[in-house]
Amino acid sequence: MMKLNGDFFNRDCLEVAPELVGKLLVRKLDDGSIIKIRITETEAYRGEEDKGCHASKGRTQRTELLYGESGIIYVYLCYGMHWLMNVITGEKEQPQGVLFRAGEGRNGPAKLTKFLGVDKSFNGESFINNSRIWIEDDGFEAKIRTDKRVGIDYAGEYWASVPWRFIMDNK
DNA sequence: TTAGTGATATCC
DNA sequence: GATATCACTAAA
Repeated sequence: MMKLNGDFFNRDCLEVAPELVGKLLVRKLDDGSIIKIRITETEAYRGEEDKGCHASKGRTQRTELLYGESGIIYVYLCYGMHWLMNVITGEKEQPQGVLFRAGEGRNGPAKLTKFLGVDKSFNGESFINNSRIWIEDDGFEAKIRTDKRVGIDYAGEYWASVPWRFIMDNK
């Protein structure tokens, strides 16, 4: 059992995203109880040229975190009621990250954050050396299949069809 | 298939 | 200041 460190996140999101699948997302609640959930689906968002990435429209207050250090949690409110959780990857000044799209038994990115009690107070926190939330590797080896990303039709046909979605496919 | 929801970005 | 947009979900 090993917590993921900064070296894990400080790589290209296309390397980090598939490796996050099968890892354990651990959340320690305020009352001390611990929730562990296996990550079953991620998506990579990579750079300003990726029209699906929030940073594609340039650097703003909201996307500032994407340009920052890897291992940082980026929480985004979608449609006024759903929190989506991402982790920043790669070098500084490179806007890229990985969206946690689903966990075991928790299909749907907003269900995942709701279950874990994640909200905007986690925005800007780190997965590294954090006592509320972190990621563990328990040695589980996930079979991965890739697919095109969903929910970003607005990004155009090309960016909506790149196979940057990583899904656990264990039998 | 559709409504609901609110932060963000963009346009006055 | 206003409005258009949006990495979704639940209910039907």
